[in-house]
Amino acid sequence: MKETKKYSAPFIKRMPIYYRYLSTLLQVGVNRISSNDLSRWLGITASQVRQDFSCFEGSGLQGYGYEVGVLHKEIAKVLGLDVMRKMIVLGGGSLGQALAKHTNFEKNGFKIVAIFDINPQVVGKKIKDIEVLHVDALREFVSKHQVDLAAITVPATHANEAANLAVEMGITALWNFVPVELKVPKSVVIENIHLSDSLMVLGYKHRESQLKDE
Amino acid sequence: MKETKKYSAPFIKRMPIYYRYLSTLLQVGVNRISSNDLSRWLGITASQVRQDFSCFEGSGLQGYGYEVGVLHKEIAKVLGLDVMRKMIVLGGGSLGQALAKHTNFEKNGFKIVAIFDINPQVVGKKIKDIEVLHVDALREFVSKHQVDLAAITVPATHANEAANLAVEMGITALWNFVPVELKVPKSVVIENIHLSDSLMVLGYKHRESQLKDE
DNA sequence: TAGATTGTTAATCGATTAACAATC
DNA sequence: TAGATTGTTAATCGATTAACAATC
Repeated sequence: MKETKKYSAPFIKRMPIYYRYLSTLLQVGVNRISSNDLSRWLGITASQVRQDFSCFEGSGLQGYGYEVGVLHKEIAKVLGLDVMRKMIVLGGGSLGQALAKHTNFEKNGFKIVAIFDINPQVVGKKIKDIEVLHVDALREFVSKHQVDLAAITVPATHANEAANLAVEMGITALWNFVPVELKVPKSVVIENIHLSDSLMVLGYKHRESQLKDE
Repeated sequence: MKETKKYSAPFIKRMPIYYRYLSTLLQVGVNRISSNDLSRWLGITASQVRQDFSCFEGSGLQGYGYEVGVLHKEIAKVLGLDVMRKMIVLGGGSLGQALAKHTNFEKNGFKIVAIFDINPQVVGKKIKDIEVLHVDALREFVSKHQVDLAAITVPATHANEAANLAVEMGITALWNFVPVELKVPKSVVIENIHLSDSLMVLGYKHRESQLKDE
């Protein structure tokens, strides 16, 4: 068992936020940034920023700031964005299709290689040169291509079924869009995108902010 | 200024998780549940569950468990799910359309009332009886209907522009799907759905879990 | 009563923030 | 040098967990 530097979950969640912003800085040709400026743009305290970056040796220079390029590379390394990963989408409904049309993922090394569904209305379609295949073809497809991740966008009633299927195929990372807590072996990692949960939280914040104004 | 019981952010984030599960319990006719069982299903410790529910008086009975119906109602009250809210979607691309097709939101009191875009290809379309209107019609629409929230699904280059527009119209809650930190007055509340961020986190977890197995 | 499970307090844990010395 | 900003330690804050008494 290889020893890994273990990063905390909050730390990891902040990394993409930095990464996105640093990317735009690079595009614009800015290659120096202070913790204070980052704080201003990202809503993360300068202290937190410095704490976070303290593990990236050589990225900062006292009295000067951080090297945008170095930070960008270091974060990519932490998140493993240098590797190309293959992802399938289980569920070819509107959400699954929207994911397939999204162009941003590939930039970060996540390539959607196929969509699976059972509905004859969508099976056979092509979404941006990504084929929608029948679930029956899943086993063969996964064993042929080396698939790392599966996004789950099926109806709630079939969510865990879909997850089980993916896990059987040896996929150990699930991107779950279904408002359900998936039951899977604990060796499988999950990231949930619970849209309605997020909306409820927004609704709460909204009401709370209105109460304050009274 | 009205005094509001202030709930912590982590507390509020857990509420939808409970709520979803309690809903399904009610559907199946289960009306009693223990903190232990909830813990098992939701991956929240029993201790945490009890801590969370301790503010819902009358929901629990020692030696017996919690009344599912009471909990369900109390959480709905905390989150304000009894109110009907109107939401518009700025950006009629695949993601915006997918949101419009999603039927789950309305159950929780969030009704999508219109989609706005500038692309003549989509303006005039109807997504599940929700019209796609031209942004030029936004001002009139918002002043006529009482809109509470705006989902932002426009291209990244126009994200803050769209947000500003919404804010000008008096909308104070934004559901942001664009991978950008929106700059808005601090009276405006935001919930971000950063898909690519989430995917990067999943990618990290995935790799980390694989390293462990070596 | 015995068994179960809540309600609640206290202990722990960890993340964030503050502060300032180091140093470019 | 003077000014700026990092690097890092220590203090704070708050959330989670443990434990157990209360009570159904």
